[in-house]
Amino acid sequence: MAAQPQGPADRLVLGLAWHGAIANTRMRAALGLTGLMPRHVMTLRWLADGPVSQKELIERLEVDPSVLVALLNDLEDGGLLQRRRDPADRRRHIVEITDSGRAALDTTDAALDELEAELFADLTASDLAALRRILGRLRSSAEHFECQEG
Amino acid sequence: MAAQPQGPADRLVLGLAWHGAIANTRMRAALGLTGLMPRHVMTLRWLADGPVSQKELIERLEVDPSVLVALLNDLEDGGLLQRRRDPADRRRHIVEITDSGRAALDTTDAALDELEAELFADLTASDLAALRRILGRLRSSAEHFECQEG
DNA sequence: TATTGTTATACTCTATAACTATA
DNA sequence: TATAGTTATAGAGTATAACAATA
Repeated sequence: MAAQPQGPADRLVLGLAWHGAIANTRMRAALGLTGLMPRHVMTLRWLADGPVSQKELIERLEVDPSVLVALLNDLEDGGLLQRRRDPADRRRHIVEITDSGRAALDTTDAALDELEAELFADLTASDLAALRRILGRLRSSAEHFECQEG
Repeated sequence: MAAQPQGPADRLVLGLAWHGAIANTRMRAALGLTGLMPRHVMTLRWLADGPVSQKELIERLEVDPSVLVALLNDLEDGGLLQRRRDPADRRRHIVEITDSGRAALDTTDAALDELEAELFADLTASDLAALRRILGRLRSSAEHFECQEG
């Protein structure tokens, strides 16, 4: 084999970071018109199931508390979610998606569908299934921290 | 199926960005002792084959010229590469990896081997092969821009 | 005293634009 | 006039730490 190392591709962890960064950039562009960023979308997706506390969102999104506050402020200002005090523990804020928030999620889903169609244009259906399965089996940092704590 | 959407996993492009960001963070930690960042490593990897101009590195790494200058300054200060003028066109800088640079690449390779072993601990050999193949077939932004230009 | 959330601040990374030197 | 590279500056994104309110 002639020397043809280079690029990120032959080093899996570099390739993953590389294409992840591209995916992120492309999402920002695709979501541009909605005024939302990928993390706003992820936040709304976590809320789609039902109300959760900010503490819980911090763990799920793995962001700094101050970052979450900024994200929620954006979304609440846009009317996409509501914060209310938890009567059982008034320190807690319970965060709940609104109808506008669900509508926004529909819009972003459509935009992401288009983006995925383009980004994954050269992949077969079984490639997509494999990628989904493999990503699901990657160690996330949350899991890693659990190991350290346990 | 009960509602269990949430997280990044069920939206492929979000999952890719998510795990890519984790890979990047973990690489920074793994490379911490070497003082290099993932992009330094990628730069050295592109140089491993032979000397290239800065212009060429800008295209391969898809970074802003000013970003590349900073990267190369770091690496040159550490003695990991050398810049010299191209006699044929004195505007050009030819960038060449040094022996120290190759040694640093060996060190980082070992660190990344360890990281990959941990990050991909739950993947089989065929999973790894599939991931490598799939990443190679993803549309990169460079390819995308070529389409727009052509 | 510990926890939830917020604010203020500083730091890093990146992007923009102006500049030098060659062609 | 255009190109390769550099520098300086401003902006966004993130992390740190101090703060207020509950428990």
